[in-house]
Amino acid sequence: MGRKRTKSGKIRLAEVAELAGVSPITASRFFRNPDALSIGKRTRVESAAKELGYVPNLAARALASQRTEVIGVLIPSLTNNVFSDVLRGIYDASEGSRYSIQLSNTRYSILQEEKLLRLFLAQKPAGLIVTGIDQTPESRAMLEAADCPIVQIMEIGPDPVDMMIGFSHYDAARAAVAHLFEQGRRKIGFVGARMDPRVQRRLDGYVSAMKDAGSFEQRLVVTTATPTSVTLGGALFTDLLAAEPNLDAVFCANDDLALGVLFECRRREIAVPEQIAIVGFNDLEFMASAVPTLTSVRTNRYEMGRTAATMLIEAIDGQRPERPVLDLGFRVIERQSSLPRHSDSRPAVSGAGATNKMVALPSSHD
Amino acid sequence: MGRKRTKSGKIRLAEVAELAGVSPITASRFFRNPDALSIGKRTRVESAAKELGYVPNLAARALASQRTEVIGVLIPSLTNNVFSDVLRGIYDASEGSRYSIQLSNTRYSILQEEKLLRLFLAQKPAGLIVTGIDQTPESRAMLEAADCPIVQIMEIGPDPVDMMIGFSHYDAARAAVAHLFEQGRRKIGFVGARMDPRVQRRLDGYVSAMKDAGSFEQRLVVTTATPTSVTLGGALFTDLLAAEPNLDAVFCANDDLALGVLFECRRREIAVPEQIAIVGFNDLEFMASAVPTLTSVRTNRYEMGRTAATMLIEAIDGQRPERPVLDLGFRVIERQSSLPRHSDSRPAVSGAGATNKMVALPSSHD
DNA sequence: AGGAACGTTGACAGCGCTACCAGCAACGAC
DNA sequence: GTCGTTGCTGGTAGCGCTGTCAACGTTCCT
Repeated sequence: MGRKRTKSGKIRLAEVAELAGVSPITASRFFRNPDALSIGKRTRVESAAKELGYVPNLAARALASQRTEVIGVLIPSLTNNVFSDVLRGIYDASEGSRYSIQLSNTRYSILQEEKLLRLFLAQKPAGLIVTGIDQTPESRAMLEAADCPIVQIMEIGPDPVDMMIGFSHYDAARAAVAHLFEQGRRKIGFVGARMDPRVQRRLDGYVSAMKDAGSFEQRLVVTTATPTSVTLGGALFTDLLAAEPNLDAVFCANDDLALGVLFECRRREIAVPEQIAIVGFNDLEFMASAVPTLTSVRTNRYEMGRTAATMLIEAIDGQRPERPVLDLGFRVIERQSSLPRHSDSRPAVSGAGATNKMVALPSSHD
Repeated sequence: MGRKRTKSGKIRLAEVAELAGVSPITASRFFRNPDALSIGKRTRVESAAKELGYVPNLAARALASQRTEVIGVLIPSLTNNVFSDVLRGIYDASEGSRYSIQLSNTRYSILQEEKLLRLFLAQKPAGLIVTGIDQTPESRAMLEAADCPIVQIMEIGPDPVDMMIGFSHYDAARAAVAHLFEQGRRKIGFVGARMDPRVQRRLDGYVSAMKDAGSFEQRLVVTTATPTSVTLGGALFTDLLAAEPNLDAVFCANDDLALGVLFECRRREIAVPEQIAIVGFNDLEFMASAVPTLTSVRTNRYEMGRTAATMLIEAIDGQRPERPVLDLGFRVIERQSSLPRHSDSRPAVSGAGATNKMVALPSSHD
């Protein structure tokens, strides 16, 4: 008898089939489309597989079927908190599905992205998640020629390759600035680091809102190509203050910078929000805990990752979403750091659960 | 003539071989061991591959060679900043090598880890990186039976499966507490969230140091199973203060908690470090920027990931490291938050670059 | 009753690559 | 001159699985 084993001692489909008393192809079908089997064979194969501890050989499956069960994910950075939230959503959604995630880091380079894309596509992924809408023309062409579903994440724009999920960074920045105007601020500075396309669009939104109000001045903008950090927030704010001593608010391109600005204010004994208001971007967890609590623009990062992966998997399985472009919007979470300067002298230092007034907005209008 | 193409239009090795005027097997060798070819054929194959834009089919390669070029990585969390640094190191080291990273999240469950391990091993990874030393007996057995190099990361302990790189959380915690004692603190509390094995060992280190000094009291320890956050730091500190109003220092199991404690102190108008000293763990970037700057235990997370992946790849390629167990140590970075209480009334509020006195220690002594 | 339609099963032939071994030329040692 | 040795190359035979198609038994329709 002695059923043959592969050299490495692994259980193959043939062994399972033999134990179940069916042909290998029937056993194969059990794993791909159990409903096609009669109940009897289905249970026989199932128990045989369990008994032998069978695990399919993915390489053989990929080779024979000419497709993989891999979802490629291209993100610009592993450091940035923002992407770790998105990734968590993607991994959570992929769990339980039969797809596995293959992650690659473009390091904010669209040329690197192009190279990775070429590599990915050669392996015929089941689907692809790419960051943003600023691909090289070559990348764009490859994406359009790819015969798998694709989701662009992090922002929305015209002309999606396939599916798209994100929000308008431009509108979000405009809303943040509008909020500061509502609170009576006029000299509103912008600090930004690592000017990737999304940060650039936030800056564009800021500039447009400031110009609308006739308040734009070039010296109110301080940016750098350096990667973001809390410390950098303090440094950029220092520069900003030097350029414009009468500053009454700062809109930070992200929350790390905002925290850095807050600490720098404390160092300089600048009262927040009495003298200067601070608004961040992303609404990381610590913003609600800081003293004073920090206003920020909440973005649905986890949700974005999770939904992107879910949509992608459904599309792979043939269920294309009714709406291929999804605007997840944003919310300006108003906290103490942007209270009006004429409010009662010092902001109430209540517990961490300080009431958050929220302003919810969808970011697109199509 | 017309060389056949695979259905999907992809270039196969056979096409490259034909164009180069060699047999497929020679072309194959070019990609695996170029030195075995004569110069002439080598350059011919090389240019043919480039001309056709050949990309190898990894599934076919894996099936034929019975091994993959995948490094499996098992980590407990994607949320935790600590792991994103480690991951970054791993990805950086893998870049440029021919290995790709397959990441899975155990969610702090060793049962989940066991399940994922089974899945990974069935695909014959080239190598494996696993977190910590607390595997289930089944996991342990699988790891020992695996015929690929394995690196355990994040901590060191006796009896490595194969290679190991990390540091002693126990010793690091003891050093942090010792530092506080040196600064004249006695009522030192401990706050910890998500008591994973490594946080538990930090607690053990704290307890032992406190007992050595005859200062241990159960009510000085406040922990919870909830995932960590800045807000939670404030809440746990509140509980700790209720249990021990005469507290003069807090050792936080991580920096998020420490930041939360700092904010809570500010809310309660408790002077740091005059009334209460704060020490965190990990030395995240913001610690040096906070006001006052926050003392923390620096751990070499990026380095750990990078070295783990480098060691693993070398081991896969047959170059086992001379020292399979590497202690990366830690450093207590002394900052304002743990200055002696009797120092000049308020800590100097200098710039972000405040001088950091460092105390470096290896964590093991074998 | 005969035939179409359906559901279920199996045989065959690869998917693209590499392990293994054999073959061949060039070279030096005896 | 013969023999081994080395360096390079090619042929053969799969790796474990699935796509395709044919075959079978059963049910339903006319």
